[in-house]
Amino acid sequence: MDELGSAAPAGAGGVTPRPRLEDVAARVGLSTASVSLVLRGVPGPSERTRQRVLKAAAELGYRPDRTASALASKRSRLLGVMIDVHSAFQAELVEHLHTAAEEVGYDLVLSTQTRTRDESTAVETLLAFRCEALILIGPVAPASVLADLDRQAPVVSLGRRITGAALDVVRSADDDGVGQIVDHLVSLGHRAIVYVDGGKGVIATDRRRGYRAAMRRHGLDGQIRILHGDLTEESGDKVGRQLLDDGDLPTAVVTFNDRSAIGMLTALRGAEVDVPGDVSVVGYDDDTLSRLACFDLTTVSQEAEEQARQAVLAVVERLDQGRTEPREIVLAPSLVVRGTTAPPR
Amino acid sequence: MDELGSAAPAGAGGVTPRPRLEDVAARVGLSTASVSLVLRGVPGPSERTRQRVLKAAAELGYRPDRTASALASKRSRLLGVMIDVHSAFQAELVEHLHTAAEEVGYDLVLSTQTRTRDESTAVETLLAFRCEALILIGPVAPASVLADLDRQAPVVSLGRRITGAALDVVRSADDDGVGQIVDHLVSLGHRAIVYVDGGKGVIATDRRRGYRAAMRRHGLDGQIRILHGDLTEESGDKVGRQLLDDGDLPTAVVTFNDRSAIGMLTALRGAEVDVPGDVSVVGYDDDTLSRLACFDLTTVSQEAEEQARQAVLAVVERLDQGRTEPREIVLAPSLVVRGTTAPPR
DNA sequence: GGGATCGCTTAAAGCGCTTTAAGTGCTGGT
DNA sequence: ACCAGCACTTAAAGCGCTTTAAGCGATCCC
Repeated sequence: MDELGSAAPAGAGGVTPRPRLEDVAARVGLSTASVSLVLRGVPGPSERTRQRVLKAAAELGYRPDRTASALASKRSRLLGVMIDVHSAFQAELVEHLHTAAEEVGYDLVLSTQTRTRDESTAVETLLAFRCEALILIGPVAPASVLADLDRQAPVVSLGRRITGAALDVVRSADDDGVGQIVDHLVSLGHRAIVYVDGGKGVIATDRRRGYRAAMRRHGLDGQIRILHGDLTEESGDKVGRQLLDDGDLPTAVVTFNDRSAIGMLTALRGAEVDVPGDVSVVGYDDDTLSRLACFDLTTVSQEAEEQARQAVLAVVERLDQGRTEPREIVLAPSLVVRGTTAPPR
Repeated sequence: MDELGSAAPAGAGGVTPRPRLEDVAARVGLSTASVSLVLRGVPGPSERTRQRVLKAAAELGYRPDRTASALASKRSRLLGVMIDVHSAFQAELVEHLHTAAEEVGYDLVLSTQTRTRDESTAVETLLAFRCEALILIGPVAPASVLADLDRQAPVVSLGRRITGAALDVVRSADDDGVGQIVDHLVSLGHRAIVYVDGGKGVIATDRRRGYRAAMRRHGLDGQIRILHGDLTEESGDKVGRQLLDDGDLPTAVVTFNDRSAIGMLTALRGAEVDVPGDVSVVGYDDDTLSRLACFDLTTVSQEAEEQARQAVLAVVERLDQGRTEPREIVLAPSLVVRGTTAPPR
């Protein structure tokens, strides 16, 4: 941190007034206009001026006031990101969004949705900050609401497919991801491959469809078997016990996500079933969890970094390059083979 | 979302200009000053005026521009929060900070520190937003740097003890937490209680000290045994294997955190050791992980909600009530008994 | 009736910055 | 000499809001 040269009273009580543009202007005997130009890197000022201004600004420890410059320029260079703070995957996305945004000169404002703070509240907050665009991670609002929002600021839906509304979407091909899993299992020799479903969301629908399509592609129509489940460990565990009780174990189980897969793993191993010896288990998301040595789960990665990069790119195209027609960017997920898959006995 | 009555061209290209204070003032034939007063709930305007303004504002879908009001009032009502986006515990804290801040009329700006974005960059960003105070979660900067920072805006260190610098600290009594664990184990009949360390951070030091003190308190000085470890599952696993190899199993293992405990659990169970039958295992943090059915780990909760509440309270005391002398608030953690502890055989 | 008082409303001056049109002082061409 | 053109620099007008001092009737009291 800089040592400030000012004589203002420091400490908890006294407020050290921040240097303003005017202060650095006074120090070099120029107008605030010139200083502003220099500091923003706008061409015009002479080299000599430039140097002096930069020096003075550094000496004073000047840092521009974003609120003032946003007000004046009518550009906040702020991207609003709505995130569910509980999801490890979303946290990872945010990190990549940060770096991607920084590269193109934008900053992020995060708004979290929690139990007490729903999606629309989160979005309101973002708009009040004058965000120029919104990146919504897995929004649940209906397409029409999102389309309305898009009227106020460009919206990109990250991770969720949106049908029938003209807005940007960046997502991963969930059906393809599950397809890759099935391909992998089939190539290992599996035929009895069960799928544990993830509810009725858009994403769950895509993954389920991917499973069905892949099974058919391999001529395993007769083996298609979908069990009801949701996003939690409990559900995986429950479905696992059910399979055990029925005494009707498949040779491989594919679950909606890693959490469900871990529940399944617990249930099977708890019943002395060898994974992957007796049964192979595959998850989805490449969660931090799945990487743990005690699980070492075969899964599918959603390429968080690339998704983030594309989302920021989409925003920049609309904000800075004037694109108006919506785009949908679908990335290919990639299989991560770990220790829970093996040829059937 | 509201339907706006404006005829501005909507859609991706056209910008719908937001209604301003002036617009709602014009609609009711009043000055912007009156409207501002009403909207901020300042006493003065008559009831009739109040009603009319509120109605007009609602009809126009007016929402104040935070940047403008921050600039004018010189109060942003923004609290800067620095967070490591990867930590589940920190994410939980943020959620509680959000609700606590909202109750006292503040909003949060989050700045994440990541591999590519260090603590000081994160803090710079927060200051540029004109945050009135900073809540730093587990800051690593030296006390002197934090003290300097405190000169620009009140700083609260959340979770980390700070010695020798005059700033607010809100944290949990880590030594006491580990003490409670040892008490619990001793009351179950354990004597051979091993502690797996968590490195050389401030927090690790406190927990280690808590272990030592508690063992001594129970007259188990001779049983004190501290194994080297860190914050990861891998380390727990490694130390676990080591214990197994040495053939020198204690009846109970206490680890620095839940992650390490889970590694330990994996190692022990992988070697057919019954937990809690043969060995009891206890973690620390009450992570989401520890609650999973497959672990069901006995651990210690850090009372995230209360910590958040106290941090916001501390900030408000300084910002709105003029407190200047620093305070340290130490909360008592609480033991969460689950399924990995039992009397020794 | 006149001044003090009260209740409500508002004009106007910023907040710290950006931006545009209008300077300023040069050089160089004629 | 004179003007055009150039390279910089700056005065001044906001951005959308807050805030203070002043304004303005109406009421009250002596």
